[in-house]
Amino acid sequence: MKSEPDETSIDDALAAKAGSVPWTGVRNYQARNFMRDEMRVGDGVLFYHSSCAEPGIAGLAEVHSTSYPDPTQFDRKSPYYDPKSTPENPRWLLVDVQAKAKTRLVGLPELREHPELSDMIILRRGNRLSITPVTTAEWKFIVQKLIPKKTH
DNA sequence: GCCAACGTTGGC
DNA sequence: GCCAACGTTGGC
Repeated sequence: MKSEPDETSIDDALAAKAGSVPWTGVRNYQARNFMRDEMRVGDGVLFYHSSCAEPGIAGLAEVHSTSYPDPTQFDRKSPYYDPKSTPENPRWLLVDVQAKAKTRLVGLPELREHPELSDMIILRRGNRLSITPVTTAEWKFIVQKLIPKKTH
């Protein structure tokens, strides 16, 4: 799951008082559908920093709720406001995400070095999806091989 | 700041 | 339903 660290970094997510952060602002149907249809409470999440000096995996997290309407879509003052959405028929959903650990930064160039990860959606040319599924093999490779144990 | 890639919008 | 125009994302 991509997050802009200027908005919500892994440190911000770890410090969240509620113990989790609502993943607000997803305005893409495919990404929404992943949250709605594919995610289960307890699923592992790679916390990815995007649109920043060093894009890459910055931490580990877990899905902490099922999907529910993103309140920012109803907030006229929010940059995520969607006038076409109504509480009766909400367009946009989110899940709560519980940060588990900050890891060393595994940058994009490094991710691209590993043939084991070459099919990752996030590494595909022109990929803009902010939420993408990770296979079990990719997850294991990243968590077991790339991230030192003591960091998580 | 540039720009490739891609999603959305809206006229027809 | 097509597709040009436009807007956004995100790495560089």
